Amino acid sequence: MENHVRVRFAPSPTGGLHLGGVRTVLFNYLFAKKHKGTFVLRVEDTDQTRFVEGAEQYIFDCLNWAGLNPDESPLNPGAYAPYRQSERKPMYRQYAEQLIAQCNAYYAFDTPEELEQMREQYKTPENPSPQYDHRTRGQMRNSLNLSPAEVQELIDAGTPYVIRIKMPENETVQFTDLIRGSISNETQLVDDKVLLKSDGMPTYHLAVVVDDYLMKITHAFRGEEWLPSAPIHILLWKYLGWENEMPHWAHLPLILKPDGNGKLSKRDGERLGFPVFAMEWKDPKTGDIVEGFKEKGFLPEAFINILAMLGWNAGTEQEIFSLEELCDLFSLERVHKGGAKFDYEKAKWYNQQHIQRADNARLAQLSKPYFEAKGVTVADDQKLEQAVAMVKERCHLLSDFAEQASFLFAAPVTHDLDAVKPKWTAEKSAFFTKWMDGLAQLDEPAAMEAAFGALAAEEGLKKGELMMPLRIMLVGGKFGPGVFDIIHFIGLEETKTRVQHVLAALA
RNA sequence: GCCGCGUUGGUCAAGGGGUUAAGACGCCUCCCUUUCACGGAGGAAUCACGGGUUCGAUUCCCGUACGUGGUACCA
Repeated sequence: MENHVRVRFAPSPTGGLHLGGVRTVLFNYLFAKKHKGTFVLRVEDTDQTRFVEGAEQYIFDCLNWAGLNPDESPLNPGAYAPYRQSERKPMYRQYAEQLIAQCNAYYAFDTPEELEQMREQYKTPENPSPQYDHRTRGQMRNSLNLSPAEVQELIDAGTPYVIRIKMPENETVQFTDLIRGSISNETQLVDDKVLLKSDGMPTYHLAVVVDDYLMKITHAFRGEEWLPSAPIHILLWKYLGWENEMPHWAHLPLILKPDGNGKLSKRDGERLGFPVFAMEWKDPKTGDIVEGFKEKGFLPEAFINILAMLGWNAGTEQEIFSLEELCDLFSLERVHKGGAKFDYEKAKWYNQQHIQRADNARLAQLSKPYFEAKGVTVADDQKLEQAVAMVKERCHLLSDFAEQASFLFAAPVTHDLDAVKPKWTAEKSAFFTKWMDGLAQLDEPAAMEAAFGALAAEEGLKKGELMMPLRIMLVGGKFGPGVFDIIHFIGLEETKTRVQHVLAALA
């Protein structure tokens, strides 16, 4: 039956690309790869009032970063070009007209004011939002109530109009959702949605059906928020005579706020301190910049892993997956029905796991900007790679490398002297001076540590009481790899400089 | 309000008529480590509620509650 799987992601280029959006891309991508199919990116830019400069390129950038590049897109057109709905504008009207000819749609000349008036007029406590439907369309200015001559006259006069679907009064629209099973809706409860806007552009409802048909889409994945309008689309497929070619539908669960309730939004990220967009988004109008997962220090493979586990699981105990593994294992049967609350702590854990698996040279390159942002210059890539290896297990984000390893390249600016002062003595001070004087060559960490311990014993001091002071002198705080590994890394000269500096401060 | 969809620990979740109801994140305790982290060993914590069906329901059915989405010339 399914000759060749074709799926599509159809974003509206209006701003930052949300977690949920990328998750939809991911599931499309995985499904396509699993079935050796084609993943199409179609830009749904039919709302000209919401055009945002740069938003389309931004989507490509995000997908590229995530490694989810489409097989066909506006940048890489296949056999079904164009891939931007704004460029497909001339294609939609004929279908809307066909629907009118079949009495499945009609012209409506109502102005926004008249629509508003209708809603006010029919508004009751029981029905707070009256619809343009079988109950009200008889009172409106449309081709159902006007004579053909009047309609023609209005059109000839250039009166703005839309084309609306005429929802039947007593039908049950039933379809099978790949994730949820049988779904049914009563048509009397669905309103006469606009199909073609007065500017000649289709609405989503018409465009999605026409384009999915023309682009031979076999499986249509979208967020759960589309479920209520599914009957419109099903009916359109039927009315247009394409029922046998209708794609299989799958409505994906929503990604919800970690606290409270509702869909995860950009605001929640700002409020709770975590990113929501894949990559940094700069609003060209307001100039506002919203940090993305990439800038926050996430590895793309971790981001993918996080998204995959939000609503899907392999049914095994495996938690960490590569994109390749996901392509192989993904199946719609294992996609959840219920929405999932986003857990940033777990997201960071995934990233930490992927950092441990990542190549050190790559981590060095990716974390370099964070050192630079802290004003720490790292000239030697080899050294940085070594540093990365030393601290990687304590890093959850790429930015953590700068926190955890800057002292390997620049002496600490502040020192946690409170950890040393209370127990500081002149004897300890003397010990460190003597120790430095004896430091002649850079030995292996273990050898240096043994020498350190031996000297301490000679001086009648406990090694354990001297380790923390030494660490504070070199690192500035109570963290980091083994002290002698650090000395081995920064060298004798730098070690002495740092020790002397703190010795002076303690004197 | 109406309609759709959903509901297993705090979170992600496995399981789907009989189980001690997996595992992971987070939290707590201990071990390792004279730091932090990693790692290891433990621990607290769950089937929304009410009716059925059944010898037996977390699992099937029906209600209720709650959540969520929709109810635009936005997608």
